[in-house]
Amino acid sequence: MSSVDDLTARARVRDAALELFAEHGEDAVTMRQIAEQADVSPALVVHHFGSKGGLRRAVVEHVRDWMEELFDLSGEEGVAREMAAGEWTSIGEVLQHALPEGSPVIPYLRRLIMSGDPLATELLASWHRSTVEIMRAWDEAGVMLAGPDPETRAAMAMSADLGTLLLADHWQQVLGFDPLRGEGLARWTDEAMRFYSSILPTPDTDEDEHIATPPTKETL
Amino acid sequence: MSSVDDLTARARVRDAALELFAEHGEDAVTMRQIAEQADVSPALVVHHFGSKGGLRRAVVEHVRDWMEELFDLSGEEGVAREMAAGEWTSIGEVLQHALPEGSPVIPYLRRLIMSGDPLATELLASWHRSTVEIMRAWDEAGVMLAGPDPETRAAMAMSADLGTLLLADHWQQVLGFDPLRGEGLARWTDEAMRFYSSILPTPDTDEDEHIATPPTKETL
DNA sequence: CCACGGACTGAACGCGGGTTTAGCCTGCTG
DNA sequence: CAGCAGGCTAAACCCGCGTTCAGTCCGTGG
Repeated sequence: MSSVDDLTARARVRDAALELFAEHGEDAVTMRQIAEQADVSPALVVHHFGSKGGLRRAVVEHVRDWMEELFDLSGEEGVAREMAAGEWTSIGEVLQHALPEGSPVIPYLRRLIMSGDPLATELLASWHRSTVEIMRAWDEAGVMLAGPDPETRAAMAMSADLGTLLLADHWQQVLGFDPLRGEGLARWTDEAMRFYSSILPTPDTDEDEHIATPPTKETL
Repeated sequence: MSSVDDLTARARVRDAALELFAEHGEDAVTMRQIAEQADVSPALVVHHFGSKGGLRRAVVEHVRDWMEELFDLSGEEGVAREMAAGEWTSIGEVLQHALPEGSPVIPYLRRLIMSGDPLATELLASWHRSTVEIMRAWDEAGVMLAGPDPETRAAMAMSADLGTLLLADHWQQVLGFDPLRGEGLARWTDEAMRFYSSILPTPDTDEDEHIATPPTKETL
């Protein structure tokens, strides 16, 4: 999350762990590597976090807190409000804009989601609730159809959206462009407009005409 | 892949590794556990495969061979042909039908896809080629629109499809049903029909009416 | 019959891992 | 000032891992 020092050693260790976990996976990273990257002794790591498991827990909780703040529905501001207002349309896009270039958070989330950690399920459940809520709001606003089974529709939209996030590195290599950034993102979004136009209230089968104004695509 | 013994010890070890890798991840599984599950000594494992890395390689190659056979486009039969003919519509569905109940292959593929192994990219690339090909065939048959950017459309369909596969366990817990099996699969497919109806030649915005006859949904 | 090679094993080796221990230094408190 | 607390370290510990070693057993070929 932060760059160099001028941080408490504890935070430095946590950030180093986040970064290394994101890149190599939790199992592959040693306490000694984390300590070295944080420029402290291995013993200090366990002094602060008790054990490697404790450090892992501290990292997930840190990320979870960050995301809760980001997606807080209750607040006046926050991404969820902005999404409900139609400024963002996908989780990937939101994260991309909320994070600095090269942040380890997205790779970390990829691993977390696939790790089987119950916290990941919790996170998904929370996102799903928000998505359903936003979808209903959009439906009432006449901007998108929630359909007869909004829970499943929300999950399906999230699957497509997170699927892109999870497979982005592969597509980068297979297609030759990154669906999450710049040109590639634009191309991907264009296709999504066409692909998912059936859930818009006024479906448009003309493949070449784009709807310019309203928020569309998946959902959360 | 196979059940108990009456198999060569080498194959038994390979299958044990596949199973344990699928469930716990390659890093978390020890040579001793694999040996125990295969009912051989740890030394025999390295005797046959050289090292743990060699065993890992043997397992991916085994799975890759199996998939190549399954998705072979050149043959007269094979899943790809059946899909082109419209019998199957998603990778998940195909795997589900090709594998016995409780097979470790799907969890293994999940891990493989997220592992960063170049072989996974290769696999994705190959699936993507098949998907584009099938989409073009469907387009000509008037059964589905390939759109102006078939490569991206194919990748997007696969993202949605594989996203479901990757997140199935989470949805099982969040939604209370498994989108890959039985009732849940039916409900998921129903929603997909509506959701993706825009890529059908005769789009249908009536949310309650279902298209009964033709093959639809994502693609591969 | 012997020789040989390959499947297979029990025991040990060496190392890298997480963790423990004993203690240092600094700053605060009574 | 003494004493204590907590951030912090170097060194060691020890367990479990992948791997090696030395050998046994058995089927086949000469």
